[in-house]
Amino acid sequence: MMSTENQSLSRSIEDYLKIIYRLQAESGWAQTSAIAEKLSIAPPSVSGMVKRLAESGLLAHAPYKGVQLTETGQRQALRMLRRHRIIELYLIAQLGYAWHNVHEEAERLEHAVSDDLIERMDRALGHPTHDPHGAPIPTADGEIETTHYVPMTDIDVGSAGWLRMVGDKDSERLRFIASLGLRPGVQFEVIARQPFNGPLTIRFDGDREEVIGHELAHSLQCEKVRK
Amino acid sequence: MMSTENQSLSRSIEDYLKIIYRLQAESGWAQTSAIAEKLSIAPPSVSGMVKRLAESGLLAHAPYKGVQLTETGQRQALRMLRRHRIIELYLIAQLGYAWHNVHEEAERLEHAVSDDLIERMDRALGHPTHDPHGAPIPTADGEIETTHYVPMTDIDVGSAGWLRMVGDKDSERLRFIASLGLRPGVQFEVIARQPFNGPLTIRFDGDREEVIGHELAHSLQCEKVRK
DNA sequence: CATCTACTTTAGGCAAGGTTAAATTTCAAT
DNA sequence: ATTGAAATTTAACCTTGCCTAAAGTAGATG
Repeated sequence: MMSTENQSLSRSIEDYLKIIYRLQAESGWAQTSAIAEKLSIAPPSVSGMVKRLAESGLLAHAPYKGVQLTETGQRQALRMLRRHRIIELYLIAQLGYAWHNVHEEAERLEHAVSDDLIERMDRALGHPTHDPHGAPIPTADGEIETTHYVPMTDIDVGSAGWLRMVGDKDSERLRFIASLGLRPGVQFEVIARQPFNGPLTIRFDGDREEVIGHELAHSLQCEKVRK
Repeated sequence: MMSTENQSLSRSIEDYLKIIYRLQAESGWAQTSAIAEKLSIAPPSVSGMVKRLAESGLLAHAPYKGVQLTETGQRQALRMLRRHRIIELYLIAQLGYAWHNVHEEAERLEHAVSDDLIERMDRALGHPTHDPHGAPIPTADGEIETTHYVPMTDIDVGSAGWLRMVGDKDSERLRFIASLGLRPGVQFEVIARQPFNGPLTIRFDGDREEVIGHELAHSLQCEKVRK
């Protein structure tokens, strides 16, 4: 619990905090094996790092159960999320990157840029609230929008919704989503759905109709349109 | 000499190569102690790294004498120089940075950006040939302009010159140079010089006159105007 | 309640890139 | 030719962050 506090964190630690934040958001706890898998490293490596991070006050460790970020840890995780999302947006808006290949670049840059540079990008972009994949951008002092969306598969046939958010990790998936003409903000109506986790048919952009497989549709986070 | 070749280099190695390039440009050799001083580390650390770098074919080591970059090593060093200079220019031109505080930011970013991002910045800047401090930018395939300039103190009273290049490391010095209205490209005439390494007086921008201390003037790299 | 399995942790190592202290080499100066 | 100072290298060690193999724990199941 001693914490050297304002010490700048290693690249590795920054990655742990980001992943733990995401896992914790999903299930309340981040388990050793889940962290290991996301970071593509062996579980004992995680045990070792978790020990150090707990000692420096960035997270709380419940042995054999998992970890949770402390206040400090969460602040750092949100700082990384902000960096990542602003960088992705900047690459697309200012440097002509395509939607599907900003993630990797941002993954490296987020560890190298200064806070000052992030704020300059933020200014150049007009203080955006969401990144190109629809994810909310935390503010500089760690506030983040907590709206939670539903998968497209949860929207009834005949009902309408907005596509709000798509994952940013899978480049091929993004390329395909873009090729369908889908992007965050699009309003659509579910026209049909086949049984047994079959594909959905949606209509959007006025007259356009597309068929979307169940797995893909399940990964598209939407907001229902209230009638 | 085995060289894993196209393996991407560590941040640390990239820094060594950059420094060695610069030292070698000055005196033909880079000595252990000079490298150590520039990197702010202890000389034995340099001995250790030099050994590894020589083994991987990035430099040739003449024991007790110094090192020189191999072809491969030089190519990598120039790649870093290109990155550094394009980033500095980009930060100033596109993100409103001031002349004197881009160096530090570029120093971190140069290790994190992809080649693709560098080429996009280059395009956005219109394929510049010199960075904001007047230093030439190596091309993507490792060509670099080799003009060599003279210190301002070498220009005779009554003669004219262009200011071509100022160092990028010393932030305070840059701030002062900028406050005098000097910048690369400015043409000036030496009006007077005091003896015993005294200050110079120059006229530039039509009617402006400034007095410049010897040490500062010596650090300003210029090109003589032929009459 | 015993046991089996899946997960986690501990133990012991390794490579990179630093450190200090001690040994070695070079080179200039007597 | 010798010597002494300065630079370089070697030796021994540290931290970070990863690894594998072995040991420990928790929780479902018979």
